[in-house]
Amino acid sequence: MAVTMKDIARELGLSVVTVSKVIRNHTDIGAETRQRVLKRIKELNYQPNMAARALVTGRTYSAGLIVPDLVHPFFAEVASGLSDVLRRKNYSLLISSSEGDPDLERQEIKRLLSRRLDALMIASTQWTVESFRRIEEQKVPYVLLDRAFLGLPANFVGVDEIAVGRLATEHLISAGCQRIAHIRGPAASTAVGRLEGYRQALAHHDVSQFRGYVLAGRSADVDSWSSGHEAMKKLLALTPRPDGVFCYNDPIAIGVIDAILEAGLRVPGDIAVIGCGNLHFDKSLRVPLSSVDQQSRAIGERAGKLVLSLIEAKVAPQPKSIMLQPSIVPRESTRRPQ
Amino acid sequence: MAVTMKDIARELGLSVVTVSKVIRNHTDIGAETRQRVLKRIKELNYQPNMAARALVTGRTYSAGLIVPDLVHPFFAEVASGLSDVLRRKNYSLLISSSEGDPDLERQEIKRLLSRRLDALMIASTQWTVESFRRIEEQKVPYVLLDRAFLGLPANFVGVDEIAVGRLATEHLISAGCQRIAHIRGPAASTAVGRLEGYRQALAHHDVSQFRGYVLAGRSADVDSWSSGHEAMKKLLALTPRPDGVFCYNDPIAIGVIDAILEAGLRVPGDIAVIGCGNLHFDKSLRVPLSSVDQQSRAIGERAGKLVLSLIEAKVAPQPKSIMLQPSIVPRESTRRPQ
DNA sequence: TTGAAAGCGGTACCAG
DNA sequence: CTGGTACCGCTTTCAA
Repeated sequence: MAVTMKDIARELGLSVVTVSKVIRNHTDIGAETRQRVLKRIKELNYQPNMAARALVTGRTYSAGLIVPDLVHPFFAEVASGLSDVLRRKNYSLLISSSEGDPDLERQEIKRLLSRRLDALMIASTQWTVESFRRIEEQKVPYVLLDRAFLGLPANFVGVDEIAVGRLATEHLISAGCQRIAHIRGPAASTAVGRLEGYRQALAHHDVSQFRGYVLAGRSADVDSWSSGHEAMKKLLALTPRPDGVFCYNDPIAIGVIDAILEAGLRVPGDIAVIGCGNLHFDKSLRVPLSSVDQQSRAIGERAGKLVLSLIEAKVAPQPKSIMLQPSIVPRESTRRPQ
Repeated sequence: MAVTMKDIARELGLSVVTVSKVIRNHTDIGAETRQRVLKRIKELNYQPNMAARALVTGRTYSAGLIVPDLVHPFFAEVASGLSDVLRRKNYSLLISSSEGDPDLERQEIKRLLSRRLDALMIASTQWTVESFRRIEEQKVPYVLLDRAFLGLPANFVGVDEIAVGRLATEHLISAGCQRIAHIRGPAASTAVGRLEGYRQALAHHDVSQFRGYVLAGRSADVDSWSSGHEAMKKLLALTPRPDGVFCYNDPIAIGVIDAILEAGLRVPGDIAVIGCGNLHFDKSLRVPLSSVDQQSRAIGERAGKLVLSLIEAKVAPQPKSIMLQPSIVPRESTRRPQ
């Protein structure tokens, strides 16, 4: 159907090999022949068949990305940064969503592996490392994004989650909060790290910890708003009531703020709130939301560069862990009189 | 490197053909042989090489999506709906971003074509239809998303843009607005349609049109906020001042609202604002934002189904245009005393 | 029910 | 400089 090298070779009275060499810029081709071939290629708008090339070279020039949720701005930005870096090196990106479902994720890994991608990047929702072993068996380089696994020496790019928790909590402390609650995320390394940072900060600054002050958001990637909303209603029923809340992410924080306002209390007057993610619209919310910036785009970019280097490397290098440093973006929701 | 059919065949003393047939569930295989093969496949965790299969069948079981901006929630949701539909049929999705740049978009189309994808979906930022001619030459089915081209009889899935403009404007009219401005988007069919709907509604309801009341947002996909913010400052300088603004999208509307509030005016008290896109956080904004819902996810799903049917069809069917109907989601930003 | 041969569209290697 | 030959991993066709 489409034009092939064979067509061009025949028309020009050359061999396929010669055409192939012109395409790949081999030096051992006569100047005139090269021009003739190039000319015909333009005219016919010939495009080499990547599937065929991949079959013999073993390289597909494409990479895979699996995320729990494409609509989540964090992952969208990671994907965007990644796509940007890969495009420049002529790589294509296959993206698939696991919908936060470990089984689906395993399926997607299988699917992508059977496409013989040059590399895989996964923001995993798994509990076990079994899937990753399988990837290793196939000798496909892979990079874990955002969520790390203890005891799995794999390439990783993400933000320093303990620092996230610490920064957020210290920010609340320095805003004068004394009773700081935390609505944590699901049992992934991100949530664990942020919780740990929260605890460290409280301990380090001698801030009391109250019973019931750490709640689990029902779900983190989907429907976070109602998760935060519900959790905050529980927190409001506690005695003493918190005067600061550190939320696992911004959508949760929005739900939290809405719950506080519905209860007739003020943000930050009665309760200060900080989220995580620094979403674009944070500054335009009912109460502009203080947040921890996770460098989403940078994560994608670094992951892209790492993956490219892994593909180039002939032998698998020592797994590398890239931790980006988060930063606080203070806004109205934590602006309290000192 | 990876396990191949040949390996399995050799180990089992069978031919590659037999193994291949088992994998594709051919009926003409002995029950016992089938079991043996299946067993070994599981044990070795064999995955067929899709590139090789594609080379002979001509079908890659993958589709491409090109959008101007992955981070834009509209496109993220389209991608998500699409990905969902395609996954169920064992298709993979290659996503690439054109960054709103027509040249980059053309490049991406070339790149994806050379991967021999089974279908392409494009939310285009082009001015000309040249690229699409090229796709047609290669006989790859394609679907235009969101943005249509006059005089290009291509498959299309999007929302009825004239209805979007009409609904939004009529909503402002019924909220009591008399001087309605419009901040339009870039020169794509979406913006043209919404503007047309806006004009139709004003004319139909005998609402006056003022000079300078239609402004172009500087850019629509990137940095919309500041675009809306700037445009609104210009509108505020006009006499008479608008009492209602219909914005091309929600981020613009957020910038608009911020500009109004900064000027010491109230929303909706002095000026009502409606956006377009119905983003998740609209209800949690400083002023909860009324918006037109574009059915982003449904667009992705319908496009996915359409594309699957195009792939199945042996002969290219008559191009089909699927127009989804938008709906108003009223919130605080247009709640005015009648 | 099974398999030998041919070929999909390229690339690698080596001879001329 | 140019090209014949083999082969990448799989499917298709057809004969045994």
